[in-house]
Amino acid sequence: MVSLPAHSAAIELLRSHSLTTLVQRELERRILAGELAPGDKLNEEDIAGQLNVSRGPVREAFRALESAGLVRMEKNRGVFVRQVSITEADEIYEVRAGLDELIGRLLAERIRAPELAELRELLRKMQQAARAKDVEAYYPLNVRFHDRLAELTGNGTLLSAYRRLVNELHLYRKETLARGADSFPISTREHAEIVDALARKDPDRAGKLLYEHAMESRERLHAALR
Amino acid sequence: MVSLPAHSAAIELLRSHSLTTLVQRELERRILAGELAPGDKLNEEDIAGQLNVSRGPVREAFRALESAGLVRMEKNRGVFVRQVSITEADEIYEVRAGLDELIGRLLAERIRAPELAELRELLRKMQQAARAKDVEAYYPLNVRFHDRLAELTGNGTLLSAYRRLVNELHLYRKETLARGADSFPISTREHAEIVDALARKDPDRAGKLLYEHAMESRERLHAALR
DNA sequence: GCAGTTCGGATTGTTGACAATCTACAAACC
DNA sequence: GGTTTGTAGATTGTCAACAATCCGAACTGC
Repeated sequence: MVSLPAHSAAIELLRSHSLTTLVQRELERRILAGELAPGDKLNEEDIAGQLNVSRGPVREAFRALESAGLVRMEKNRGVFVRQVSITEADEIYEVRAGLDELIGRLLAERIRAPELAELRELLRKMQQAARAKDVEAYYPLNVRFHDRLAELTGNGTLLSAYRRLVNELHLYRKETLARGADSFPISTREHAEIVDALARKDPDRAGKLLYEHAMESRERLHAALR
Repeated sequence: MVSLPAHSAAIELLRSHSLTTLVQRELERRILAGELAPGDKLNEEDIAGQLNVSRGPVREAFRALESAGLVRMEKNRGVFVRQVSITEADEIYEVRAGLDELIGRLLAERIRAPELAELRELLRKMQQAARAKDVEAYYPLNVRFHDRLAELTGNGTLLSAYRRLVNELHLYRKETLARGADSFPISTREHAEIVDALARKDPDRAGKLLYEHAMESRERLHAALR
């Protein structure tokens, strides 16, 4: 017999989430965690078997993931983890830079002391990881720093647009890493300047810094590929 | 017997598009054309019957449309055309303004004479409709003008991000129109200034004008609601 | 009257089966 | 030898039936 708390938790889970949603989340997690690499084929029956559901919910999850830009569907051929070409990555970086600039401008007007303190704490951890040359620790902190900036604008539309682009760039990085081009650039100085501009409530400066920060990320990744 | 050209066209259609895709397009069309109003419930069986397909493809199309932000799904309750609140519309306008600014900056650097001529031609038609106070003719021209700007950047990622926001704002407008708040603002002067800035290859000016243009659209719509 | 309950129809969630299509490999042909 | 044709297996596309859930109307008791 299953214990009651676990039981009611499971019931609550199924009350609000359909199987499709759960499949979608799991696939999203696998893709972003790198368990599924760009270009990998997703077999409907395999996945259905692994997750103990039928093919219906899996197919629905595929459609949602396609609209989210994480997979590509070819009729009668199958579903593949999306591959982001260098050309597409260029496009995405360009848009991301624009959104980051907007994030900086909005945030400089809206940010309050507690949030600033939180960013400074993140910054401190990043500098610590940078000094230790610990790229494995630095990368997620960097992602979190920028995601938090987007979140703190309080604009949910902006946040989801931003996250979608970041996810796509994540796919690109996964692919280039797999092809040997490593080197994740560490730029704590730029981050510190960004936080300073936010603290001074200087929208134009914060926006400009974030725009350039994104464009420099692009250049660094390009350079690493040559 | 069916004639050959029609036949091969039909084959080509079925080769690349699944029923799900066709259902998705049709629903998208109905929503954006206003045949389905925000808040309307979409009944799986009804739609399946109308389009002569089973519920499977309809459900898949729903998932895709949900990720695209056009419908909202509630488990065991149904699917509804998305309603965009004034708060959300505010958020969307803010992001759209940022993207429009980016579009202006990129386009000022990249645009060539033929495209400029095309924009001026569009501008001419808009002025014509404005003089005739023909809002029904003006609105689609205005949409087309801005869409074309996004398209001419050559950045597909930017274009689809932009279009998604415009679609969502379209839902908002549909809803406010239905509630009586009409008045679509006509601003040919601003459009002319934008094209001029593009012609002078002045990225900052074009970006600034487009940003302000979007933010003013927001203000006008707000004013119309009071 | 009216709040709460119960029941039946309608709708959604999920499944398994069938049809259509693709891929790979082998045989036949030039 | 290389190209084409043809088959077999695997995979995807579609469908119809079953199970679970929700909604509203009738009913009950106060």
